[in-house]
Amino acid sequence: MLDVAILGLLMERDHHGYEIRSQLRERLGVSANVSFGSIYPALARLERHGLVEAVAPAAPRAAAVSTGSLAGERASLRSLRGSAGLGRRGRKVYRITERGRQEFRALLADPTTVDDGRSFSLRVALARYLTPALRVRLLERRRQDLLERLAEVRQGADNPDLDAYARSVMSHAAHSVELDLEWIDDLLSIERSDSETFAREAK
Amino acid sequence: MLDVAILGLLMERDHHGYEIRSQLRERLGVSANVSFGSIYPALARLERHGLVEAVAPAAPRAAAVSTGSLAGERASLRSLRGSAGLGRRGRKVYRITERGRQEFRALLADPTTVDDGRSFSLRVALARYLTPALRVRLLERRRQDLLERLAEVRQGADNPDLDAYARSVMSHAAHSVELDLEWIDDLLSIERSDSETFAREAK
DNA sequence: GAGCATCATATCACTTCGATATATCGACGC
DNA sequence: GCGTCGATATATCGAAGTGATATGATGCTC
Repeated sequence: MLDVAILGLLMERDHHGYEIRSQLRERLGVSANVSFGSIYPALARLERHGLVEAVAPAAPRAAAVSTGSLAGERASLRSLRGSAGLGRRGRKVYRITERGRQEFRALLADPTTVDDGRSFSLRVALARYLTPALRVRLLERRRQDLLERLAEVRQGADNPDLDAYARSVMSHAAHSVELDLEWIDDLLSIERSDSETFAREAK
Repeated sequence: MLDVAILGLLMERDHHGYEIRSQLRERLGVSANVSFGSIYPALARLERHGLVEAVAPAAPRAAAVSTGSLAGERASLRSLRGSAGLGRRGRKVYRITERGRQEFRALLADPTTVDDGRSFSLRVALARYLTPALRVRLLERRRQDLLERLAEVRQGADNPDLDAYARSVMSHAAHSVELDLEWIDDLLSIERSDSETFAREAK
């Protein structure tokens, strides 16, 4: 799942590891701070698989140069520091490759992985990269899962074996799932009205 | 966190690994199915540290016997099968030790660990093992964390850089956090009215 | 009594986490 | 100019969790 998140961020623009961490929260709504101990190995893995590649440290233009020599790197760093104000020493900026784009769309659309709350939210945050049909499938699948979960927690909320605290947890879980369901239904109705609009305009 | 959950279940009664998995969902409201690949190693760890101990396979009474010999185990199993209808072969039933109880309360009350949603819910589900003062501290701490998170996601929901899907995720996250906050405020007001009742009665 | 779902433990490779180490840069005081 | 503090940035380690898979017993049904 982290792979999808990172690739998703790189679809928009290049990033370095440290930045990815903050972007996960700010742009993709990931609630927990993902540790560097997962981000850096993930980037290394993605690079190994040819899905991302390191680029000359930052700077939108003026880049190019440097085929890897230490002197070259240093030079470009110095020039960066002089110019745009960016270019902290250690930065390793990554760019997504064409294969990375393909793999990203495949992972995002993959119907075999079962979503928990985090991965579902992530997918919705990246839903613009899905076709309308895939979006609807994603939403309806999650809807089904949540309906099952709702039955479970409602049962727990009424279970007299549990003490008041445990029942409160269950009952709050139920309300929380209900809220999720309302959200999904909203999203679904938007998808549907969009496709209607499209159908009407197509006439 | 898993340790606390397992110990919490064992506070009530003895369990075996397979059962713990279902109880986590049913009694403690853990939403994801915790894998056996974490439960069994966790039990082994807890046993190694002397916090739990294996008991003669199940059966409320008739137990005792068996100091570990293979023949003894088999015999007690056969008798179990004949009697209560319980006693599947492989079952390893664990009981919490006195040290385990102490450690459980210490872990549950530990103020240094920062709660995410899962561990917070877990703690609330086990809150009857906390003192009223510790319960209030737990709730207020979480409340603070959520207020900060709320500010963050509200900002994300208004961020025009994000597309409609990402903003929708942020906005739903905000509603979700608001619901959590209402829940916590409910729990806090219950704690307070309980302590008032207590104070009034004490007069 | 044969077949099948469920119960139950165990282990594997791979990921992720949390802590820690290391180094640079910018700002601030003095 | 000089130290130092906080934010930026990468890297690595051990411990823990995941998902898949293997293995086998037990009970249910036909």
